[in-house]
Amino acid sequence: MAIHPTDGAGHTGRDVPPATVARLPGYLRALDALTEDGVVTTSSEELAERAGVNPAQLRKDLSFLGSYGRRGVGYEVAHLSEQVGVVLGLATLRRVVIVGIGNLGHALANYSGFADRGFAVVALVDAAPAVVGTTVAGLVVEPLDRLTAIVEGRGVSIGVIATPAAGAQDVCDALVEAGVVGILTFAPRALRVPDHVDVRAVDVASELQILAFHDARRTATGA
Amino acid sequence: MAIHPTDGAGHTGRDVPPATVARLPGYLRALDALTEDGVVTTSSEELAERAGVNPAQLRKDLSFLGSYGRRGVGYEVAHLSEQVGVVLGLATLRRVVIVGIGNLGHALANYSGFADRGFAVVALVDAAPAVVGTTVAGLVVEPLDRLTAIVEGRGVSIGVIATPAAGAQDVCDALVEAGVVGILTFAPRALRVPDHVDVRAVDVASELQILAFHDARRTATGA
DNA sequence: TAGATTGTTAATCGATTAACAATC
DNA sequence: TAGATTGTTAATCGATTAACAATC
Repeated sequence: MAIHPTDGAGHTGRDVPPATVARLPGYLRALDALTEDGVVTTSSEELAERAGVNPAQLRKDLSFLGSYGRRGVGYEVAHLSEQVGVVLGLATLRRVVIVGIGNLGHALANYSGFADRGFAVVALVDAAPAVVGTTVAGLVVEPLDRLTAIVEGRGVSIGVIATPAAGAQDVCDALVEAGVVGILTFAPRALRVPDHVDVRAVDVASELQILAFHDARRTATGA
Repeated sequence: MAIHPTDGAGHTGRDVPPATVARLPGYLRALDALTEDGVVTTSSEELAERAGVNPAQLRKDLSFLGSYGRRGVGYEVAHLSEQVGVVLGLATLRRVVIVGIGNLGHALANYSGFADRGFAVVALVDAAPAVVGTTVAGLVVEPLDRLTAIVEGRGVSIGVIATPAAGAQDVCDALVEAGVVGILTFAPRALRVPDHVDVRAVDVASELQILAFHDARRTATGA
């Protein structure tokens, strides 16, 4: 039996290349900025400029989603924005749990960027008894041993790991076991997950080291 | 006149592919973890497993840096770690300014991952009068109009932008103008910089949207 | 010498870019 | 019709992976 993806107006969803998917949020931001500026219709040149990419790449990326422009005219900002949102699945509310309520966990819990984009932080979890029971961003921090019950009971599909490296793999395993399908980790270490789970890793120290590399080259070559 | 890079034991530095550079910090972390576990010699298989990459890829990456293994034996952890550190230019202390001391800026200022890797946060800067003058992580927050003087006067080479999207490009321009060569931004928008400046962008909302995409596919295809 | 594992080559794969025919 | 701009094709480029000769 062949699988029939839920196929709307565009030929949405089927094999969009990873590199394209990674750029879609940037296009969405650029479209939002255009909307705020009152721009109704845009071109691949203008939109690409705003998103910081090549116009050819933008058109190619959008072509994977469907045909949402008009030749000789351009793209209608509101319509394209909606379509990109559909592809990213932003119509559905996704419930998020944040594990590790240190400095970073605090900042994340208070970050408005979640709610703005259809993500609801439904629980905060920490291992330290001193932190459990405190209120952060309007939520009471819960103990680590409740993690499984929280994920299963509240329909959490995405877990954010903001713990030290040492505990991260255990937290990850617990999240996966409980049924989370996406993980965003800030812990500085590689995480092992089954194929069906998606991991995105943000590592500030690594980013700085990459910058340091280029700085060092510059110095060494005397630029 | 041909340019001669400062060339040490290995043929370090010249044209290391960007994709390889981006993985080096992960190798360094994996090597540190091995050191902590008391492992003296490792193989491409073991190290790759720890770093979450393919062994062939690891060997290829390392081959761009030089020849730091022994056939039939493997890699000496301490030596390889040192060499990767050299390539990343971690021997040199790099001075960092953080602009935007909100929740995230706070967390970054208190993040120990900077100092651990040879980065010194030498100044915190914010636009809001209410924040200026307060002490965060042992540093007094300074006003935005001092940014240029700070960068020039204290030898800052890397700027971290943790402001809202609206102010980010202006801050970026000021940093570049003052002589910063690397920028790490957390602001959700594309930044325009001259070619000689390196930008790394971390965007939590984008990461979540990418996770949402995969979650949506999974749901749509009935997995 | 036999066994192990690197460093490198060659093959594959995916991503980017330029060019242009289709079409508004 | 003339001008503009998309969507797509084809060419280029870079990254990944497998395989293996070199060598410890």
